[in-house]
Amino acid sequence: MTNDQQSEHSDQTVDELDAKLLLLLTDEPRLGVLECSRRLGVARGTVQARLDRLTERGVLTGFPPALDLGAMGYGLTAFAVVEIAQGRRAEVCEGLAAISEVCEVHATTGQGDLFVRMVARSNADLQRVVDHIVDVPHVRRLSTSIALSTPVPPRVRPLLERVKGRSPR
Amino acid sequence: MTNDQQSEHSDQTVDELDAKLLLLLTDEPRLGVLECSRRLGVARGTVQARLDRLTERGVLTGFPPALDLGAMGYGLTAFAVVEIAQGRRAEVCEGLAAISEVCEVHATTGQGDLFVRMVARSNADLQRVVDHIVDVPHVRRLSTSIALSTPVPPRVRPLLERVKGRSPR
DNA sequence: AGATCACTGTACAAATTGTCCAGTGAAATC
DNA sequence: GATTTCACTGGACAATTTGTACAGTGATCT
Repeated sequence: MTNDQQSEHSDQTVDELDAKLLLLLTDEPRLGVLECSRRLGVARGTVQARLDRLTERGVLTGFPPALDLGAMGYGLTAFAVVEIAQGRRAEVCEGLAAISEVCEVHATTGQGDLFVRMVARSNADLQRVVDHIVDVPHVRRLSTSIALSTPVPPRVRPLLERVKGRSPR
Repeated sequence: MTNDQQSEHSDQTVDELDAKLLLLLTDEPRLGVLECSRRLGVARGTVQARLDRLTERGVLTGFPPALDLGAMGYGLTAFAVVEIAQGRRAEVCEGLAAISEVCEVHATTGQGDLFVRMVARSNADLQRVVDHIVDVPHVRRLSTSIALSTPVPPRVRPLLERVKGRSPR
């Protein structure tokens, strides 16, 4: 037995072995290529090739350090829906990007609005951050809500697991 | 010169060297300890100790692989504000967590609501996912908006950079 | 039938890791 | 002021891993 990549020749960019590899690295990201090959029961070169290809395809973009902002003192996470003046998205985004506490901005459907994720050290600090955002030119209205808890932290696992064993749904 | 950690003895959990190290790893996550020490101009043991301590403190939680869901076929990202029946948060969250496409859930202030981030392969697929969410027991109302673009992708850099060089604001 | 592709298994030099240790300032403690 | 503690330096060593290359083998595509 040599080649056993019986992927469903679908246009999927990630086959079963890829998924297994990514799951493995999700659980233990510091594993080396050699160790991965052992755990997966494939040759080292295969793991290496897979990783290279995943990277080429743009699926795997890297292994950035995961930081717990809470442990860094930023215990508060908040979301904001920002209404802006028409046609000013680029400028507003630039303004938002200049605020350190702004960790993520999306342009969304709805009212040509922006959706912002931000962090702060305390309620008072959040106030300050919010004021900052409001101060960005062309920001019309800001609706903020604080994250009280995070029942489902950012995850990709289920998507990968579905590929691994062709699970349901 | 031996010890030069002139951090501002603030209650900060991350000093300048930590920040530099984390920034370095943010840019080139696959760097080894040795290479980091060279780039930072410190001894290898120092880098090792810093990483260990950052991990102990819970600041550095790991190096998970970063996947581009778009490249995996999930080209759509959407956000949803979910209104639920009072006192049913746990159950609803469980239901949401069971849906693979649900990548993140936060409980937020506002109306005891949930905030959901999800992905889908297409508009039709999104429809399916939304239907799924609506089908979760005790979900009362769902307000969905699609992410059209992401002007500021998830980032932590600015927060680290502020520590590195005591920048403004 | 022939070409291509992915994977296996092996090999070897170079680099990195995991550890340990002695020495040195700086800062905190007595 | 003396002492202890702490973080960092710099060096050393064995064990492991990486980068790379290459021949062999099925399966799939043309």
